Amino acid sequence: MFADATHSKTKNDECLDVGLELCPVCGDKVSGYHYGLLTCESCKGFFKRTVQNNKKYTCVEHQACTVDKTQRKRCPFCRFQKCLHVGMKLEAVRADRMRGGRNMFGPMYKRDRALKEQRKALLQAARSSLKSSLPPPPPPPPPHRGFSLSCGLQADPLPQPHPLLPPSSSRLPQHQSPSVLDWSVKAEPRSSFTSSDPGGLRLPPLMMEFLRCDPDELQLQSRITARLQQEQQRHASSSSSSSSSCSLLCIMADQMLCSIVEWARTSFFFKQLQVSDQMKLLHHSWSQLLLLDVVSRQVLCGNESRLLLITGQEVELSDITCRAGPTALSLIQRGQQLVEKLLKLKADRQEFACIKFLILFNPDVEDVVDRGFIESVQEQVEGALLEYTLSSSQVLGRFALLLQCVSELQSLSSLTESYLHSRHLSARVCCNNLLSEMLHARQSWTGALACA
DNA sequence: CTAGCCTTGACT
DNA sequence: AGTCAAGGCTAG
Repeated sequence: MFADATHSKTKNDECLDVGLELCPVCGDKVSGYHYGLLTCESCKGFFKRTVQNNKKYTCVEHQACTVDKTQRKRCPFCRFQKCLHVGMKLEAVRADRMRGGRNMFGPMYKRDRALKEQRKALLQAARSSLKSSLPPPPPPPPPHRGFSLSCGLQADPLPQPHPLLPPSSSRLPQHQSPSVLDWSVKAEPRSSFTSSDPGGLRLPPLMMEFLRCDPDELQLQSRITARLQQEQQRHASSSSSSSSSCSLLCIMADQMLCSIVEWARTSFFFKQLQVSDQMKLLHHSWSQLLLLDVVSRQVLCGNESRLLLITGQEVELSDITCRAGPTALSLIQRGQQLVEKLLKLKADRQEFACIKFLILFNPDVEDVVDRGFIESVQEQVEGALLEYTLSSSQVLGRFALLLQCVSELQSLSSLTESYLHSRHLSARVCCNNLLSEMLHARQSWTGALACA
């Protein structure tokens, strides 16, 4: 089966192996195996200099600086830490500085290549099983022409923050370890394979990176709660009637969207994209990410009969369904089915963190400049998710089932988006915010151009 | 210091 | 002879 793959390696294959891979330290293009694994040329050189010259660095922050292509020069301490963390080998740097030849890692590189080939085949298998199990492909989202995501996607630092983005949000401490990112709404987390887990389940480095990008749930909760209270007060003082629960929900969704944009904007890999590509990706995925946020909260901390909101409040599902129209009702039911499916799979926070990136880095989005990069990020994410699901459950089927859930989420979000759009047009609720901007996308092309 | 390009040499 | 991961060199 794989017999000829090892010998007759075409140039094309090599591009797939090396050219498209991304450095696990900084995300730059990989140039080959260096000191134990595939890395870019610059991290290879950095690692060599550091070890050869026995350099000692110190971090002026909290030893958790972001290390990516644009910021790798900023903190050599954290860069070196990351080199070690992802598995670069000190022993591969030669004490005698002998040039050329081979070292003891040769066989390891060979095994790694074989493993990657195998993984690629597994991915293909999972993809094709997904295709055959889901006959109708998810309908494409309504045609967008652009929107003024400029509120969140301008270059760092934000010159003019979105009026709804609290000023502190861009200055959250970057050094939060996954352990502080607990979903502390409910007492018992379903599962957590943190790196400190003595059980020994290894978390792929990329997954650690994704978890680090996850926003702090508690901070978000208090921020959005405050915003909602503010709105309620505003209504109480300006008119006799209190604000409707619908408009509060819209504000909540709008705030969640802002946090999604903020999450993306500060995330590993995404930062490397041009603003125009960032906008296209977010434009294509916002409703999926929003839905995933609701669904994952429900799966991780929720209660069967109640919908858990970002504010920590719980709403009886029956209260919602009895007021919903037929379309909304079927959407809610499909959402519930998806939650149940994910509960059965015992999807965890690590997997949701991966899935968010999987959704965001969609290489099928039209007219992106950096499609190659987006493709390779998606491949890396799929690889990390596959590795994780294999190590935690030993069943390949679980990975395919997770992908199936993602696919269901995509089609459900597309339907929800259309539904909200029609509601939005007819009722003209919730104006002047990011949510309505997204829904009105086709009309606000001019705003999008402002950030070019 | 950084990072892209160059040279080397054991292994196939 | 070709491959490719070591170390080396050097502009910026």
